[in-house]
Formats: sequence, C-alpha cells, structure tokens
Amino acid sequence: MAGLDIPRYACMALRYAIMTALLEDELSGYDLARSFDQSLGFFWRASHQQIYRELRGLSERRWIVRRVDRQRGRPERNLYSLTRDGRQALERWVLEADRMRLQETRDEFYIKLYNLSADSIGYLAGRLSARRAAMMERLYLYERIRRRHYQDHETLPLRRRGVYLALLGGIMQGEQYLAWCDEALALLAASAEELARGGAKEDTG
Amino acid sequence: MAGLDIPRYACMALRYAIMTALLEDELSGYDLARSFDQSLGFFWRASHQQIYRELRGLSERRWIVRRVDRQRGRPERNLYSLTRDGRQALERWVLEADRMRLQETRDEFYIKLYNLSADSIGYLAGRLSARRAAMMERLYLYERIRRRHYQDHETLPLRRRGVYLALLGGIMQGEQYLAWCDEALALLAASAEELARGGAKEDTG
DNA sequence: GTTTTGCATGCAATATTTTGCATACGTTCC
DNA sequence: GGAACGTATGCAAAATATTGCATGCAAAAC
Repeated sequence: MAGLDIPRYACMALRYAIMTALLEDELSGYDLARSFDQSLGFFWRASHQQIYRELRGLSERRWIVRRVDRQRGRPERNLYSLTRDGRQALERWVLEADRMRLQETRDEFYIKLYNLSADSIGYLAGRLSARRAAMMERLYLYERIRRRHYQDHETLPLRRRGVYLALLGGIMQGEQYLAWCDEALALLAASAEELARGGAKEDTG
Repeated sequence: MAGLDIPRYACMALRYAIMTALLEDELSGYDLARSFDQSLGFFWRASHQQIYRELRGLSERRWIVRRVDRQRGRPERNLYSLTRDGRQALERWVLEADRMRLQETRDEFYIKLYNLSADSIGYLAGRLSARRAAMMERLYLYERIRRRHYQDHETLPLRRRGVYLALLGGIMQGEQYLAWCDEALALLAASAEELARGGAKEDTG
C-alpha cells in the first residue's frame, strides 16, 4: 500500500492496444471504450474503467498527451494522442517477445461441457444456440467491415494489411465456430433424444 | 487489508474447473497443475500457485477434502476429492448464467498485427510461423487423445460426450488456425517481397 | 560425484480484470 | 414534465492472474 497506483513497468498489452488505437486518431476515453467494442476489441476486451486508468498511467509516462475539448451543451472531453515517445515505445513493444496463447479462450462454457448430464443438457444446448446466434451476428458485422474497408487487400498500405489479417482471423475463426456449434448441437440433440427414450447411459459413478 | 485471503463468493471459473477435474479422480495440486497443461487446461490455463490457492479456498469451504498420502522415498502429497457439497455446488454452477466470450483470445499478437510495418514484418512472420508450429504440435496431441479415448463417440456415456465436444472444438479451431496462419504468412511474404522491390507503400503519416 | 530434472508445496508482491458505485448534463421517449 | 437513454468521466474494492522466490528430497543424467 505504498501510495502509488501507476503501474511501474510496461508489461501488459491493453496499454499498447490503446496506443495502437491512437495511432491514427485522437480519441477520448469514451471513444476508446466504444472502439473496444469493435475492431481491436474483438480480440481484446476492456471496460471503460480499465481504459481511463490506463490513460492516466500513459499520460504520466508521457506516452500520450491530453487535450481538452470543450463542446457546446455537452460535458467536455479529454482527447488523447500519441507522443513521439509513445510511438517509439509501441514500436519497441511490437518487437518484444510475446507469450503464445493458443486457444486460451477462458470461456467457462467448455468447463460446463465437461459437466454434461441429463440435468444440464437442455440448458447447455440453449446456451450453445445463443452463442451460435451471437457469432452469426458478429460475422455479419465482420463482413460489413471487410466489404467496406478491405475489399481489395492487395492494394492496402502495409499497416492496413495487418489489420486485415486480424479481421480475416476473426472471420475464419467465427465460421469454424458456427460449424462446431452445429456439430455440437446435433450431438446434444441426439443424446437428449436417447435419454428421452431411456436409451442413453448416464454416468454411473 | 482485512486479513482475510479466502475469496468470499463464488464467481470464478477456475474453482469449478478444478472441481470438474476432481469429478472422476482424487488428485494432488501437482496432478492438477499438470492436468491443466492438458485437457481442461487447453481452454483454461492455470499456474500451480493459482491452483494451490484455490485448493485452500475450496477446502475451507468444504467443497473438497484433503487426504494426506505418505509415499515411500518421496515428499508427501495432499490428495483432494469432491465432497457432496462440492458436487452440488458444481451442478448448480453449470446451470448458472455465464458470460459469452466470443473470440476474446487476449492474444497480443493481434494487436501487434495492427502495427505491421517494414520494421516489424519479418519479426511478425517469424512469430506467426512459431504459432503455426505450436498449433500443429497441439493438433497431434488432440488427435492422439481422440483416437485413444473418443474413437466412437456415439457409445460414450453422456458426460464423456461433453468432453468429446470440447475436444472437437479444440481440433476444429486448431485446424482453422493453421489455415489462417498459412494465408497470413502468404500475405506477409508477398508484402515483404514488394517492400524489397521498393513497391509497397509504407504508411504515410 | 555433482548437476539437472522431476516431484511436491507454498508465500508474497505485483499486475490485471471485474464489479459496484458515483456524478453530471442533454436529448428523446412517453 | 418525468423517466430513460446516451455522452462523458472517474474512484474503490474485490477477485483473479502472473512473476519471482523458496524449500526439500529422490532419481537419473553426465
């Protein structure tokens, strides 16, 4: 409890995600919070509280600067932009070692699936349908973005190609997820039917 | 800093992941730490420190019980198993609302991709190759598990079918990931070549 | 015969994320 | 004319995760 509250060293990625978002635009905390519901936020979610905290830390480190925007008839906004130091720190970070996180979804649903039982099968099938629907929605959004901004990715400037690849990753993964949902729903439905006919073996133990 | 250290309420999933692992076997913290490098751990990673802490909390809550196993010529182990309360808590949790986490990989690599530049393209392509290789490795492991334990999933008892579905999810996602890596590597290689020929437009601004 | 590896457990500090609360002003819905 | 919603910012506490350190014994590698 030493009084400090600003993280001392630069290890975590949200900070760099924010700086990445500031690479092209001057944004407010509120803007960032919304943009983290889109784009980068598809891969890295953050609440507004987290974002405001990081913005404070980043300011004190002089990696970003604040400019106050007084709007008519609205609360004023703090607009942030990258400094040269910030830009350099970001460039350095990109070249630093990163931890691989293969499939660490931290989605409780998988754990719940491990607990499949006659009691839970209906509920889990329902949740799975909801996930399927949500992913479908997400895919529509991805496709709109792709069509609007990444139609012919061959002619994009280099940085935008990276963004395109991330988007493509989201799309491909989403499509695969739908396919998995369908397989899983089919197996769950078949199992539920077996149960109803008294045929399926519940776990004994 | 009130002195307590045991989490007061039951919100998080690692706890339930551990209980799920204890559903079929009596395990030590060490066993759990290793099994979290496999199986459940594919979706939910946890360090041994985290696991030992949760085990303590779970014990104090009487959701698991400890039995000391004195081994010849080896340090003794604490073996844990689920209590009836624990089993019920787990069953309740499965039916509770869960947050959907679509594609929240929290993999810094996507953020780095957003920062693709002439300086970083080589490095990022290298990292991507490493990911591809690691995923390939992972897929071999999945396939071994599938062949050994889930050959004909139609005849599995219900709970094992859920585990099978999680595994299938891992496999499908992994295969998709490989495909994405290949596409991404191709685009990065093409871009690098353009750069080398002086053709590609670096970001201006 | 010493170093490494594997088994086995854990504390403490730091970092990160989530949750709950709080405020304030303006517009739009009812 | 009041409730709900959107803009805009933030604190504090609790929960969760990571990192670094620490210990001790046995078997296997060199």
